[in-house]
Amino acid sequence: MYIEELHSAVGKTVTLKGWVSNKREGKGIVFIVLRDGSGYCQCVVTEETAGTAGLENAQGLSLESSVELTGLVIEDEKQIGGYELQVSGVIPVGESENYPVSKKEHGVEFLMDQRHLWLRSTRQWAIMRIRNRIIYSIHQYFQEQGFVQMDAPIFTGNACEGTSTLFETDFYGEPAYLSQSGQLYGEAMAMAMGRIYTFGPTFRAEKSKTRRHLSEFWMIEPEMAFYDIFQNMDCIEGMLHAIIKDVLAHCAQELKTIGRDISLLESSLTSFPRLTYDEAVRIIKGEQDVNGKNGIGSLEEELRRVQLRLEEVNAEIADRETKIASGGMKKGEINFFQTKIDALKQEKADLEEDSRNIPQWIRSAREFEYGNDFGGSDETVITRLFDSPIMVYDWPHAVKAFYLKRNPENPDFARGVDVLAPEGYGEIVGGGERETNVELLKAKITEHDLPMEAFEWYLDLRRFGAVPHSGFGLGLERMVTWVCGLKHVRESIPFPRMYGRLKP
RNA sequence: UCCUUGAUAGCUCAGCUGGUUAGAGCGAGCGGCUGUUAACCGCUAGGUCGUUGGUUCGAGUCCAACUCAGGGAGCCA
Repeated sequence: MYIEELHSAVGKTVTLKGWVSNKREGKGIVFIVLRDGSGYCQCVVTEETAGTAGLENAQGLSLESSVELTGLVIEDEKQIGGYELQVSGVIPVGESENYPVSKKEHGVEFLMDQRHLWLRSTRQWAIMRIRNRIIYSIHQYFQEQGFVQMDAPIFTGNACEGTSTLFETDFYGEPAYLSQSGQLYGEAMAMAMGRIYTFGPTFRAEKSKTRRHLSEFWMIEPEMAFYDIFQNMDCIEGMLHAIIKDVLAHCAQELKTIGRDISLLESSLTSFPRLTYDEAVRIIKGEQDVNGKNGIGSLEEELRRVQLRLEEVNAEIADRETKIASGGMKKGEINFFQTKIDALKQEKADLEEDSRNIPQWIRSAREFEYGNDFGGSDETVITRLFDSPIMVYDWPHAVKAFYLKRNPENPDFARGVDVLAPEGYGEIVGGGERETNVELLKAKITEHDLPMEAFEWYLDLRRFGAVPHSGFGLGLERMVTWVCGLKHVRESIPFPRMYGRLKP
């Protein structure tokens, strides 16, 4: 029996198999919070119901040891999950001595070193379940519409965009690169199957140390024959709506566990504002307001809010420290105060980080030069003004990839589209309509200084029955990060690979 | 690559302008108490202050270099 099935077993005696996620002990009574992967359940062991041997076995259980518990299921609204097990039998399975991940706060580095164990904690459990739901939802969305899933190669001989740094490997004595995108192969397959999507790992050797970069991440790259950029945007919006709806419908408990404010997801179920690059630039530079809000103005407001809060936090820390130092407190009270102080110090560190970064962002938004690509701070400025993702399209063709189609009415612009998530999360999707003209493509390949012979097969797609087609790439981890409201992508994937992090 | 912040007990942190034997909470071990929700109370153990060099009568504290880590820029999903 799994914990998530307990609703059908009230009043019955069942056996749960899992791990001790928490334990509290009293005289003649032991409370075990058992987790089995499907959920959490408090199990109560007393001498009366479990006998002397059962109670002793329960007392001997340590944090994260494994156990089989048999008992009567009762309903109890106060408990996590809503049920409780009154245990009659305790069979210890595997010991666990000095489990390193405690219930107290830990630092990032320590938790990352313990990632194999950290995954067992409640918050990580919830995030991984939401990630799973998002993956399922993506497959369902495309499969139901008749898209064919395809696998693009991981070893590639050519750089797709040529700009990002690649991981080089030795392929039987020849240099090969780990794929940074399956798109070009996706285009070939779309000419065979009509509409396809890839779902696989991609690799970028960027030495980025920011909250939104990984060296290895999973990307979903649909490619559709006979779709223009506007149909492409419809497809992106449909997919994102499907994901959000599914997560809201199936992951209520998980969202609650991680404390996600779902109103920000619900507001994303409307159609996304579609802005041209020109409009977006005006908003970033503060020349155009959105619903009465100014991009730079709201950031300045945020900075003031941060500084105000910083003063409050400093005052509260000082106040609590003075109270502890003045004596006369019970140990429990000091403990409580100390915990509060620890939390406040963490908040203080974050606020100080913000107060260093925000002025930089304001300056960079003010000094934004028309014609450039958006940076992380520009995305922050603009997305804070909307309560749903936004789509920015028609980019200056000079700053975008070689394969993007030019706007037929204004060749200075390329038919690319970026989807920026709200709350400062930034780019989660990049895509566009593809160039179909062989000569324009060749010119771009030369201009980007890419090896022409490596792209001959790709040019064949234009020589033999070229059709208008479009596609996009969704970064799975960035999607998970936004949906869960995480501070960093590293929590969105089981074992993150990033600059400086290869283990465990 | 650049800017910025940091490294003190198993974990999270304090240690002011250099000064005798480096502190707290959690965790661990032992004892007590309790249908408990990060329970509580008492006791015990636990440290080459990231590394190397320098300044000084004296360095956890000041200086330099290096290593590692957090955040940001660039680049990107």
